[in-house]
Formats: sequence, structure tokens, C-alpha cells
Amino acid sequence: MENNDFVKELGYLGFTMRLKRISDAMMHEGRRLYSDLDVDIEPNWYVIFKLLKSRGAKSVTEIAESIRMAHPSVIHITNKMMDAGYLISEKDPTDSRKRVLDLSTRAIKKLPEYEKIWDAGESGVEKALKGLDALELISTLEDKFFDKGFKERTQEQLKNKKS
Amino acid sequence: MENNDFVKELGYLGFTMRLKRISDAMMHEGRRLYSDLDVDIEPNWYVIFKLLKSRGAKSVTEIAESIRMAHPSVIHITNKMMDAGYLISEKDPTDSRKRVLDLSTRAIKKLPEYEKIWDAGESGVEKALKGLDALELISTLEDKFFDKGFKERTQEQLKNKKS
DNA sequence: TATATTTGCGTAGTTAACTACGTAAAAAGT
DNA sequence: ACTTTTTACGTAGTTAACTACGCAAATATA
Repeated sequence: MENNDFVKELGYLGFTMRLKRISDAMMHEGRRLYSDLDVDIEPNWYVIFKLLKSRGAKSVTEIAESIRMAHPSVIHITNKMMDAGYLISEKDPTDSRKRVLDLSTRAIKKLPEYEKIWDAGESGVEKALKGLDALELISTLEDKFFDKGFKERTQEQLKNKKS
Repeated sequence: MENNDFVKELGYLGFTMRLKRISDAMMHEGRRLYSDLDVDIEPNWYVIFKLLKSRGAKSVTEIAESIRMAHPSVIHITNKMMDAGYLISEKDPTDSRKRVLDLSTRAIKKLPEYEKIWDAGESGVEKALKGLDALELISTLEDKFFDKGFKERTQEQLKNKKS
């Protein structure tokens, strides 16, 4: 691997971009993996499978909150999973605005096969990151940038400089 | 901030997704920042400004390699910067396939103003991450996942499990 | 009880990266 | 010198997130 990485030279200024590059690269690898394995699922589906398996049926908004995604993203993902036959959807009997999603029997039948892949993926990541405090750092990043974001922090710095 | 984060509970399995979420969130904050400040630039442009300022004129492919992006992405970004009047583009005299990009005089005139913003952004990130080995971890992630990706690591694990 | 607000869901449009492929020029091979 | 391969760039199409907005149902308020 060459070392011509200009973004790396930029220090903290390049941090966000480097984060995105790695995230994009890993995401992309994930897609290639599924396509190589010739499996009928897509990258982010695992989190829906796991969530509904462990917590039972949930509405769209509940899912969005549980995984910290915007609800339109959840609709998009779960619609594709429904088309593939992995989810069932029912109106909530007490609140007709809500649509409650749950795993189909097909999903439950297929889960063991898919969990082997996810376990292998997890082991691979774990092996690569063991001893690096990576999960702790991610938690810190979440704490620091989910509540008071990058924007607010920059604006504070701009104000400080003026005084 | 509530602590209903299911992805966090997934350990290393949720690592990639958490990385993407933070990256997306920071990216989004960046866009909001520029829109709040009412400046005529977009998030990733800074890296092109900085690169051409420090290294001088470069071709599309050279830029792509320097910042580790696919060349169509560079074309996309630099076309917008050209439309905004920040870049000039010329054919390479010795190789007519190449298109060489450089900062315009307008860009050079505007740079000090923009660098104030970027400095503030960098300070904000630095303050949030100081003492956390964040840059070191990013470097490790790059080393581990740019060369031998997530896919290959998972496939190794799948093989191991079978034996 | 009537009105106003909040909540849940869906659609539409935006953003920013990527791969795949095509074309033309340059370089390498025979 | 001719042919093949590589390189550089551009376009088209895909993916996956987001915000903004609108509608309808439920809840709160007057």
C-alpha cells in the first residue's frame, strides 16, 4: 500500500473524510461479499433480522429509533425485505396509523444460514480490532457527535477566534 | 440521549454500521454548517483546495490517487468547483488525454476566508478527540481494511469454521 | 365537543459515494 | 511499422443514507 495519502496529512481536518472513506469501503466490501456468496440478502438487513428476532414485532418508527435511523430509511429497507418474503406487515389493532413488522416463517427458517455469515463477519472484524479499544472509541464518537454535532462545535470555535 | 441503541448491543457485528452512522451524521452536520454560514462552497471541496494549494496543479487521476477516491467522484466534485469558478482546467501539453486542474485566482483570493472555517472545524474535532488516539485508530482501520477488506476476512472465517 | 397539536407513515427529491463501460491517446511488444 | 495493452477521462446507472413535506389518525386543549 502506497503512502501518498494527502487526507492523512491533514490531521484532524481529514478525520471526517477518513471516517467516511473507511465506512464506504467496508460497506462496499459487504455488498461484494453477499454477491460472492450468492445469498438473497442485502447488507443492512441483518440489523432488522436481529432486532425483530430478539425483540419481537415492532412498528416502523420503533425500529427507526432502535437502530437510530430516519424512518424513511427503515421503510425503504423493510419494503425490500418484504418483497423478498422475509417480513410480514400488519396494521396495529389499537392504532390504525401504525404498521407492525415481524419476521416471516421463511425468515425464521433461513436465519441459521444467515447467522453463520454474520458470525463470520463479526469474527473477522473482531480479529482485526481486538485490543484496539475500537468499540470504546466509537461509543465516545457517538457521545460527542450525536448530541452536539460537528456544526455546533465549529461554530463555537469560530466565535472563540473572534474574541 | 436515550440508550436504546440496539446496534450498540451487537458488539463487533454492529461496528461497520456504527461507523457509517457517525460518518453520515458528521457529513450531514458539515452540509448544515456551510448552509448556515451562507458560504459558496460544499463539504468535500476543502480537500481539493488544500491539495492544489500545497502541491500545485494536478490531473484528475492524480487527484483521485492523492485522496483515495474513485476518479468519477473527483470529476464530479471538481466540475462543480469549476462551475463555481474556483478551478481552471487545461489540457496537458505533453499528453492530450490528461486534463490538469488548478486553483483559479478567485480561489486564491477566497482561500483565507475559507481556511478560517476549516481551522475552526479542525479545532472543534481536535478538542472533542484530543487524547483519544482517534487518528491512530483510523490509521489502523485503513491498514486493516483498505488492503485486505471486510469481505476477505469474513470468507477466511467462514472457511475456518468448516474445518 | 370542537379545534389544535402531535404522532406515524409514506412519497419525492437531494446528496455523495461507487462500479461498469466506452472512447481515445499513449506506451509497449513483436 | 503495426498491433496489443495500458492509461486517462467521461458518462450512465446503482446504492444508501438523508430532509422536507403531506396526509390521516390519535391525543391534548379550550
